[in-house]
Amino acid sequence: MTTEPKSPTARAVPAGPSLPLTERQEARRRRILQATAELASRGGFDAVQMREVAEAAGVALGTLYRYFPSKIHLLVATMQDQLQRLHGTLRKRPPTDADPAARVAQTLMRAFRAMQREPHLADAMVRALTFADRSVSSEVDTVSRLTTTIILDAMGPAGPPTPEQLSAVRVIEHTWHSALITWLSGRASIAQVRIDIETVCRLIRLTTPQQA
Amino acid sequence: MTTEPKSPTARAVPAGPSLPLTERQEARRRRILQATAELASRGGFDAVQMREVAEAAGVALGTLYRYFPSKIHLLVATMQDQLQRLHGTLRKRPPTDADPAARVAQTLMRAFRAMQREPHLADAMVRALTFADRSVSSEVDTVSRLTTTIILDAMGPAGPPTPEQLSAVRVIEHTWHSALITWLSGRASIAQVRIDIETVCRLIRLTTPQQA
DNA sequence: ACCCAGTCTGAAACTTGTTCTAGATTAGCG
DNA sequence: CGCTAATCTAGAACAAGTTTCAGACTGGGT
Repeated sequence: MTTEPKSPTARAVPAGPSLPLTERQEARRRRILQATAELASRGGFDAVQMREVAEAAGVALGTLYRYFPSKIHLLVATMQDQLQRLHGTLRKRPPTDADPAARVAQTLMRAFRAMQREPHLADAMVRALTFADRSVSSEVDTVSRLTTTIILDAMGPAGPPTPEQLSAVRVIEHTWHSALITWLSGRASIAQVRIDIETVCRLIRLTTPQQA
Repeated sequence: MTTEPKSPTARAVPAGPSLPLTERQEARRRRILQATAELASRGGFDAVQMREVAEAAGVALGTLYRYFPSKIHLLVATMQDQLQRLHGTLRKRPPTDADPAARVAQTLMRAFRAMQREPHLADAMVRALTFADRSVSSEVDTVSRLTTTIILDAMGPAGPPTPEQLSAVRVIEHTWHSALITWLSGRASIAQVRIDIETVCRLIRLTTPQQA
């Protein structure tokens, strides 16, 4: 049920660059994402109400659902959007430390600071990401791949990462998401999140014994 | 808003052992948790519908809400219940390996196999756990402490764990939760979850250099 | 046995995510 | 330009979590 398109006749507007959206459609999509980010910044997950998003974006409710088939899809797409932005910023000023593990920790802490600037937005995006079920798995996967790319970029210019390194990166991602959640739900302090990130980043050192 | 009790006059039935529930109340609570587990086992998070839980438990909807102020509270309490059960089982047959890291990995894999037996139930509980907001933080914290205890138990009879070890345990918990989610949402295989668990458990070796 | 406060019940109401429908608008095409 | 299919809009309708309320019930103290 959840993995199939709901109707064989009505095709949804795809999120990827598959179908060439018209200019108006591209603009609509962008308005929707912007309205979502604004509402989320104000009041977090609960403040993103589909009717309000539609109204703020100047779009009918049905249209909103055509572009994003659920609130979760919408917020995951928002996260994708924001991550892309972050990735751009990071590219311009990459971390400086000599140690790959430290560079990754530095990068994640930079992302964490970005989240601290908009905690409500972070709340909405992260909650959606972890609450997503199979029907959103491809979109969540895209976000995950983006995150992986960011971490690998921070690790350094090394060629193809070893399977061991990929495992370490996955674990780092797990920790990153989960630590973020404990912070957002008020069960961990900012300091604790930093410690957790630094702790898990030690795993990288375990996988790069050929240190120069 | 979310952190305050809604009314100063009406006190809710507490989850902890604070107020001595009458026998009938204890029985009600148990019926509710059992009905929840059964519905969850059948169809996961979505199949746990408050009206159905109430009916299956032979309790009015309002009563259900008096015992558990939200669906999330209900499912987190269910997780607490199940974890307690697991803890009991683990106590009886502790892991055998000589290496603490391996013992922890073994323990988590045992818990993971339990989840594989009831994937829908696991889905409902884990989704609730990660979706929970501040209004549930104390209950989520209880679950977290229980999990920590289980991991520390597996690490061995060592006395007070060092702060470093506690960090490692927190990171292991993060990985455990997040890996579970990726498995439940179909984005990671069972094998991958095992690898992630084994990878993160190496952190324990980093914190116990005084190996005998 | 009687009474009070707190609890439970049944049912309706409200909120917000989601679906559906009928008609207006738009885009692409001959 | 005029046609056709796809898209968009406004609004109703539906589903499930949550709240509320009036009345019945229970337990403990007198």
